[in-house]
Amino acid sequence: MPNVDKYKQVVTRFSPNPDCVLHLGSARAIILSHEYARLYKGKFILRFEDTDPKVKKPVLEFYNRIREDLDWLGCKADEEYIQSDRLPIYYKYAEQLLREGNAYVCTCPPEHFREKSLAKEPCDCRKQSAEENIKRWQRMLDGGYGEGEAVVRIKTDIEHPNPAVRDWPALRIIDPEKYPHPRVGSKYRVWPLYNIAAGVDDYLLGVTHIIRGKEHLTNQVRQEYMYKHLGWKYPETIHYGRLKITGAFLSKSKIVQGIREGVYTGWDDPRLATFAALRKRGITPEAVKKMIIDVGPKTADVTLSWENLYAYNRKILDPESARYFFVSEPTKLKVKAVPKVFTAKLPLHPEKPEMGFREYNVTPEAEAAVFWIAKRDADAAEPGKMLRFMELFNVKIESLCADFVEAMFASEAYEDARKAKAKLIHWILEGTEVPCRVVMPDASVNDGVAESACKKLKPDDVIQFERFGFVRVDENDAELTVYYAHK
RNA sequence: GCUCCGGUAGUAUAGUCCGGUCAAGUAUAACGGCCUCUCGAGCCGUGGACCCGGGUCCGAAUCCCGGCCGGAGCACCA
Repeated sequence: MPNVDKYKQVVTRFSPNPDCVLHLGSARAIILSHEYARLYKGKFILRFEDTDPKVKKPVLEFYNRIREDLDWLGCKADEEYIQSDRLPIYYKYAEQLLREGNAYVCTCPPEHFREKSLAKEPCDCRKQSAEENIKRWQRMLDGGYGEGEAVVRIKTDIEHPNPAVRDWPALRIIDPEKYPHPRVGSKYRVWPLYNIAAGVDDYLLGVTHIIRGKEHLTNQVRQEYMYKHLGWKYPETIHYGRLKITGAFLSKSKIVQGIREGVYTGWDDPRLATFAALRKRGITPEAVKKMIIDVGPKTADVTLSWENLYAYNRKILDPESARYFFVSEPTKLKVKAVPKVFTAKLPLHPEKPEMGFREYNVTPEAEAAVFWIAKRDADAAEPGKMLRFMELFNVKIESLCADFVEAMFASEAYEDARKAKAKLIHWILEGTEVPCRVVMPDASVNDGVAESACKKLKPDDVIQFERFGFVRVDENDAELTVYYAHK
């Protein structure tokens, strides 16, 4: 990070608008800000930018959801500020700028100012005296102007090559009765805009390094004029490019719209790339973090693929996750002539016997022992072929019926199966199964049965269903509900 | 249209500031093999990239110019 030595303590911040939950698109700002703060033993600030009760109206529930998302990511803030608590502070600096002739209250209709500005000409309000500006400012505060009738502008360079920089607006009027703020109600009618609020706060809170999207590049240019007026030094900035993930959109408005229309089940719908959804699916915060750190802060846009995230996650999950059997689309397989009682001792993890085992007894039945196997395995079965029931025994397929497969006990030894190149399949003894529904990433549901050892699983456990994939336990009562993460 | 960014294998990233050691490293995905009582993991191997065109130079992914492509901003949004 640039110029770290220039500061006695590195201070970074993440400043979301609480108008939606957080998603992968914000991950760069959060994780890089947090990690750099930690790396340099600095401070990481969370600042809610909720100064638009009209167009980007904040919603109360999101303040907390954002805090939760940050905690989940392991990026807990050292300090927290909420801009809607700080209006008097912005007023104070607005007044100073007005008094010192570095800002003015503009009462031109927006279109009129636009025309003038595009022609590199100042509007009439620009040249009025500081006294007049203060008078107008009072009038803004007192309700003498209606919405859209007056705005405080910061003087920049009216001939700046980028028209967006010319005398930008800093505070505007929002009708407090029509658009009350969810936190402070109708207390204020003059609200600061992004550049004055963020600019003043970054200075006051001692932010040394701003890490934000490159869409803020011109905001830096704008704010630098204000900093100059105030005699402040602008912090170091890092502007990173947009992060996209193939197959998912990272647009707040689309997420909000989809939820309102009922397309999605909630903020944690598995189709979304919100942190809530990732959490529900068993994607670990460590995986997200590692990925974002590897991507780094470059200005070029990046398009990640889900596979990348899965690879990071698998690396974390694989050594830790217990293994269980899940039979998707269960089909019956009957095994005749089981000669004796067999006990299958299945390790919870193939490389870690210390994690323990689960055991099942299979006893000879008069007619046949009945198992559940996955439809996929049943479909692949051919009469005469051998199948290996993992850690149990080998069977020989005899016939395929409409709703079950008939087989004959063949042998016990694993080596037999190897020699015959038999397929290894997982199985569940009929009568011991627990119903299980797997919610897939596309929100479809895969119904099946899980082995009885799954009864003791608790919500948030992340396990691997062998030959199926990693899943996170969501609910476990009469029925087991899990969310699919990835293979 | 105007003002800024950026462009290395399928994806992401290292190298670019301070030209040579880069006939370009790494991860992941793909493919082949080994191992394994999971279609997971692990191990070994293979293929795969400097946007294009000029210029400077003994030498350019790296510097300069032009083009093409992509992105962002141009709000009384953040």
